[in-house]
Amino acid sequence: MGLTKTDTYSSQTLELATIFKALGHPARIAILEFIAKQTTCICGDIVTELPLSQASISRHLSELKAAGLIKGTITGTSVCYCLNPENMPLLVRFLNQLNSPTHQTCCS
Amino acid sequence: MGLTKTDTYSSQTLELATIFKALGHPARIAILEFIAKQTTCICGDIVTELPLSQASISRHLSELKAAGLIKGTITGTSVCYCLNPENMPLLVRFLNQLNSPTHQTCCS
DNA sequence: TACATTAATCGTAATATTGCGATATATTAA
DNA sequence: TTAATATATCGCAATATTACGATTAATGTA
Repeated sequence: MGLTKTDTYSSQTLELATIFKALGHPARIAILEFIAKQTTCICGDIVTELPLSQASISRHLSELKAAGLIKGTITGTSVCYCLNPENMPLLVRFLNQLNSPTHQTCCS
Repeated sequence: MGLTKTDTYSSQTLELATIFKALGHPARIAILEFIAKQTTCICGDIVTELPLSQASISRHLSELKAAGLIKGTITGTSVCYCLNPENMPLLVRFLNQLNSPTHQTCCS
């Protein structure tokens, strides 16, 4: 089918999956790394940085924004994108839970 | 196209994207949460826990394994899956980088 | 050996994602 | 107003993902 049964998981599970999914593409990782290097950021700068068209990058940016990973405001002719650290603690908490020493790793 | 230009990104970027992609599905998040609750785990247990067929869960498990998020060994008739914490620090480090206070969030 | 049990794999159908050219939209400058 | 610049969106084609029933493979048990 290719359609995820989205109504049978907890909202927390769905939120985590949505954010991780947004992180699950090298272009979007590269975009985030690029923004993190800057103080501010404009879409056009990234176009020259990545091997993608302006249309594709705009698409990736909007996905990152929908996932709450970046924020953006329109300033004149260009758009300024910044990191949105709001959801990071949620992700880190989940990962730390997977890394907890209370879980025995019985397999080798 | 739908095909990612995989040869133009750094190996670090590709690795991060691969692991995050594996985390980008609610069924796989739920599987990881379930395994984290247990000391050990067998595929059959998860089948009764999730709204998916045995075939689908087996597929998700193999994806998690391919991404290095779980380990598994065959023990008799069943397979024992455990968390593999090996790659967690890489992910946490990346997320912390996005959460760094040195980056000014100029947008509201 | 034959049977039951359990997980992996195959084949297929449906949906999602990705990428790009073309176009639309919006703002600034002349 | 017109032209230039910059980003978003549309429409399409190609590939990827997801899910499941059916089958296969492997082990343990009667």
